[in-house]
Amino acid sequence: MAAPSTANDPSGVLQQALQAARLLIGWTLAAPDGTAGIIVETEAYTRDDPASHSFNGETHRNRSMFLGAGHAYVYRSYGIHFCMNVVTGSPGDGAAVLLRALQPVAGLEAMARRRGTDDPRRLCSGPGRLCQALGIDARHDGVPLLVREGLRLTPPNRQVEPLVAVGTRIGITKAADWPRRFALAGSPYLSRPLRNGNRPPAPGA
DNA sequence: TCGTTGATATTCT
DNA sequence: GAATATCAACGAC
Repeated sequence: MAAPSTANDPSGVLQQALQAARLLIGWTLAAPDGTAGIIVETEAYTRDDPASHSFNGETHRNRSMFLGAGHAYVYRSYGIHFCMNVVTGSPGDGAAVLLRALQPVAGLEAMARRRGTDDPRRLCSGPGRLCQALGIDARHDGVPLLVREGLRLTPPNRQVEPLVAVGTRIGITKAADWPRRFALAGSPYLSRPLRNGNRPPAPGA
């Protein structure tokens, strides 16, 4: 099944989510304990997407995904890990951007303690890993992110636009080939190399 | 460097 | 019961 065209998106919910997923590359996510990282990898999920938690409508688990832009949607994955989304769109849209990887920039000692490794490339390179590194869990489900307290999302000071590449998604079985994954081209902090997208320049080239 | 597997909570069938 | 937006440990090569 091919990804739906923008003609099927009259309200623009999908385009908002895709644009948010792209724009969030370069933003900083900071936790109150001083840990912080730059977002280098995201995935967009909307209600038209069989792989999205919002595909079958609002439930107790995914209610935060319907709160509207700027809220966090945090859920437990495989019974063990937590994964964090940034909700996009208007209340009721059920659209969000999954944060898949960060480049750690502050509080690396605390991250290493929580993660049990010193390797900076293993601290936040994965949706479960970044939540563990920043201490994100169910308490953060539904909180607003664009405020001064708690989890904070802050925009970059952009000198130049980052080179953002698009690829197919990871860790899902339904609609896995839809090009809704965004990543900072060439970043060593991705959860996995980009596939099927505009390939970033070869390292050293 | 690969592929496989166990751990474990919540949701949906 | 089965599936899941995951990760780490382990064994075969």
